[in-house]
Amino acid sequence: MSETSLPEILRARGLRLTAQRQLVLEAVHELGHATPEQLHTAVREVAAGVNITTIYRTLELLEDLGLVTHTHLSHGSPTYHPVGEDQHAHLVCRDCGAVSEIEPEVLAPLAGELAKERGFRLDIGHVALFGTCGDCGETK
Amino acid sequence: MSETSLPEILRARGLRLTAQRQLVLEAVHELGHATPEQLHTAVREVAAGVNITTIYRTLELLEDLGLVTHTHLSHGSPTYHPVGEDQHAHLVCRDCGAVSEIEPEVLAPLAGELAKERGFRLDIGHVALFGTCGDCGETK
DNA sequence: CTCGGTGCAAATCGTTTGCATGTTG
DNA sequence: CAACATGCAAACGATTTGCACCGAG
Repeated sequence: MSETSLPEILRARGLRLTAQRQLVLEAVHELGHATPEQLHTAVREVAAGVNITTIYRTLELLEDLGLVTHTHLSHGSPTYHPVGEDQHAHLVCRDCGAVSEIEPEVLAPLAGELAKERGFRLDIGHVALFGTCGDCGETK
Repeated sequence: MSETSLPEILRARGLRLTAQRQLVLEAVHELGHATPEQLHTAVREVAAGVNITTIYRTLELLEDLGLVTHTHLSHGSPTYHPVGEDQHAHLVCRDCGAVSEIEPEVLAPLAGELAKERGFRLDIGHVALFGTCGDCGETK
């Protein structure tokens, strides 16, 4: 369902289908949001010899092909997730680090206003909002 | 006006006032949003010997004191800016990299909804929204 | 058979840490 | 004078690059 046929997309560009590319794409689908390192670990469980370098290069390729995207959730490494499926934005708690998702509808009015007033097309899938989550907020 | 008296805040905590701390704080005010590296360059123009390590340590301190904050605008290094003054969020164009500011009012309704539905207190000053700016959007 | 893809090692970039010396209060 | 701050060098984690070998088409 979510498979937009990697082999075909690759062939269309004269690129080659390799086990690594399939495995990385699968891992991105399985893990939801994952850092390159996490993807590396996941892929290794199936194919032990895969190098982290290949993960990076493949992610760049897949992003270029429009199959995955990445978001920066606060600090550290970016996280990758599949394109197309459930568009969603992220809510990141600065205290406990928890990440939750919010539905795109919540951002729709904001996106509309930015488009109208600024001509800015908001990329909802990449939105990360920082703040304090309910749990951490109560304590204080 | 924006000077909330660094010397006093430091003294209140038993910390010391040094030339470096004053210079870094001034640089943050001057540059608006700036990366540690940019701040280092700016400070160096006045005091050549200041080490990048000191920039990092000082930024951490100033942030702890509530005088500055940082935001992650897409990739790479965080950018620091003064606290207190104009609270603002950022709009980052993924194509040309341009960063513009938006007034907090635009985010107020969203912040309100998140607070009500999730108990999530949005930190407006840290918001970075990614998308395509007007100029880049036209072309496509 | 050819060219793109991969693995490996080394280079790079941003940031952090340990330690000896310098400076503020 | 004592505690704190700084500079310097080395350690680090994440990502990138160069190059020789391997495998898909």
